[in-house]
Amino acid sequence: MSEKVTATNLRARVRAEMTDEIKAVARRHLATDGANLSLRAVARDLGMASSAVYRYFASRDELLTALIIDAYGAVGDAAEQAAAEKAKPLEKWLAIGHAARDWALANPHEWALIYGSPVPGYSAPRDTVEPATRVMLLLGATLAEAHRADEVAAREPLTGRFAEELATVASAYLPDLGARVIADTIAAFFQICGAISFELFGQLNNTIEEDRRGFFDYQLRAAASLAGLIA
Amino acid sequence: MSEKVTATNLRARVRAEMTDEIKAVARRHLATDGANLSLRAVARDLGMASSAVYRYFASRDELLTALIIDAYGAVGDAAEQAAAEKAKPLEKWLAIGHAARDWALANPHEWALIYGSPVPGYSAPRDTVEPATRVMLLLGATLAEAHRADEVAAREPLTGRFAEELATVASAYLPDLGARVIADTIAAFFQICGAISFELFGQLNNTIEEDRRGFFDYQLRAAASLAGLIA
DNA sequence: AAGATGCAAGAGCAGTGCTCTCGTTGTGGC
DNA sequence: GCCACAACGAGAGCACTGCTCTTGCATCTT
Repeated sequence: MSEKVTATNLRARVRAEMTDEIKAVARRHLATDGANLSLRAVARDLGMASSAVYRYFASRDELLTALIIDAYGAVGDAAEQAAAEKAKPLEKWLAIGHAARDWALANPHEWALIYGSPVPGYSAPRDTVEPATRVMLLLGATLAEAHRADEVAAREPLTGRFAEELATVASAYLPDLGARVIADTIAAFFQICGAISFELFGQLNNTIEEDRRGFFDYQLRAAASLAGLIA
Repeated sequence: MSEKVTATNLRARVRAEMTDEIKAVARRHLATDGANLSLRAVARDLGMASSAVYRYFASRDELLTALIIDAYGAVGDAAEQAAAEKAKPLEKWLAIGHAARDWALANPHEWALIYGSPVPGYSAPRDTVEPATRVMLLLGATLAEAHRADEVAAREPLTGRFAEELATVASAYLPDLGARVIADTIAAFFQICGAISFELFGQLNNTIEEDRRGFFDYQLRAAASLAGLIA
């Protein structure tokens, strides 16, 4: 209670700093060792005993979870800022995609952490599901914006059981728009992230070496036209 | 030399059997522990010393590589057989996609092993690049087949530096067809595998629960129409 | 001032990948 | 048939891991 009013609140501050420092070093290790970074190694880098780290993170998985959440936030921020700089829906769409790809190329291991195969022990705590959807929500928002501005090509309605499931989701989030927006958003998100991951994981080696950005742009526009965004 | 003619050749045979048995147990462990399976644990399951396993696989990574190659072979076989049962290009296309998804759902950890983020130590030895491309080649073959049968919608030609890079690849593999087939094949492969991975890794939770197959089919047809395959 | 609480360090446990050595056993050449 | 050789299995051992527990110290609360 009264802690909050305490002038210094030193303990809480140094704790926050320490936490950040651990995460920073862990992120550095992530870049070299990938997801199997060693908690003891980051403790060594920090000049502290490995047991001391457990005062800040209950387990190695919890440390990774913190890094995952931060990573989701970073891509989300990058994409959000890129979208904010554009006016037209298609421009936003392209900006979001390229921002995500640029971030992934700059932070490949962090991308692998969040969009690669889940860690074997696995958990995906509740804290991660909300930040995980930010990029997809951005895509959905621009698509919805285009719909409201009548900048979307006419399409035949969805059919099938999955369309009904999506309709219930749509009625909760976008009551004025239909299941199609949801379907196209998800599909486009899958396609875009898939394209980034495969490029990052080397599936493009010996095929496209120079203009990978151009090829990604091609796929991005394909996803856009698939979603009905007029070029 | 004369080994081959030897009647028994016992040693070579038990070696092959032992190798298969190790892989089988390792595959079982893969299903529970994921990519960080313990070599010692599989050795225990086999009732042998962990050091003995090193007579068959030089390292844990080499064991994983063997499993990866087998997994690529298994998806490739499934997709190939599914395609062979169909006549029309679009039917083959859909069959390949669903076969890959079905296999992934049946063997999630193996799918994660081959199409998830690469293991941190990473290597991707040369042995893996050829089997890795089988499914993509199947898609490309059906698309090429459709092109030759004039069952493909007209498209405006590709532009950009990446198109030139793809053109040189095309001239080596498909001299009668252009860069577009390659581009669409790769893009579709990325999209399909991305859709499978994201569904597998739980990104569809709380959105589509029942008719995921239907949603995948939707995406599969979207990829087909993107590639110009007439419905 | 005294007690409660947060924190760092060290020892220790069980487990890991991998190496080395040492007997044993199947194999091909003589 | 014998013998040298290579393949093989087992065990000990090294350096490392995640994690727990105990002990002493600094800090904050009352």
